[in-house]
Amino acid sequence: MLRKAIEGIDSPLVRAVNEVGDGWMLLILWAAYHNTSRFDDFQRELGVARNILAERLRRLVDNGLMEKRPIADGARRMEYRLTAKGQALEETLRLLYNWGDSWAATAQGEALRAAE
Amino acid sequence: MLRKAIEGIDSPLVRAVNEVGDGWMLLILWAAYHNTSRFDDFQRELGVARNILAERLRRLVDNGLMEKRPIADGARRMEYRLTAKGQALEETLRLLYNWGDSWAATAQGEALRAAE
DNA sequence: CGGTATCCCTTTGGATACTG
DNA sequence: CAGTATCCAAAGGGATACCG
Repeated sequence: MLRKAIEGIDSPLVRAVNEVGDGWMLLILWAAYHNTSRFDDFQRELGVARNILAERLRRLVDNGLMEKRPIADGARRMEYRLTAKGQALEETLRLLYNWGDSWAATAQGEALRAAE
Repeated sequence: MLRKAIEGIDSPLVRAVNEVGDGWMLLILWAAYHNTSRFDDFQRELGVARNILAERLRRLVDNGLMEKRPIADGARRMEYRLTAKGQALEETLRLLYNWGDSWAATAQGEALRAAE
């Protein structure tokens, strides 16, 4: 996305976008806020390819936004839960969601804007 | 970024990230909030390749976050100004910035988190 | 259920040189 | 000053098949 040049820029904004600035990650977090926690549930809800989902979940876990653990002690089934860090982003994503809702374009939205 | 599968998902979150979910665009907006408005000023401040900058500015203009116009009537020099839509995102970006500052990782930040 | 491995192909990034 | 054009390498996307 921003390969090399941007690596020299240490802005909190860049760090943030490097951790969550991807449509799939946002959708995963959004689903998690609504209590989705299992791999296959994410997969079905989002319709994302399994390798992509796996990679995004791994990044979210690696970056500390989610954690992965057995659904119960000793269980083999896994679940993904938000950490405090992941939860801390909820308000921001809600604002972004609202901005997208108010301003970012569907075809209709564009028509409305153009009509202003 | 999210090619085809995600195109079928019409979430405001996805629309938002498609319009601004890129490190360069965020940095451009951030600079604009701080009164940068000229092509070469953005270029020097960010150290971004000219073609990349041009493409990002075009997308921001196309999506209605910024507008491009002569610095004065009839002038040939151009400037980029935030529109209401672009300004509407400032609070969100400030939150994202703060989140990045508090949670997203420099090497030091990771060490801090790990020490919790 | 929860992934990993593989394949292929498109897209993108960035450098650089050029233009009015 | 404000871009455009060109080039190349690299990364990323998605489908699918496979595994314990």
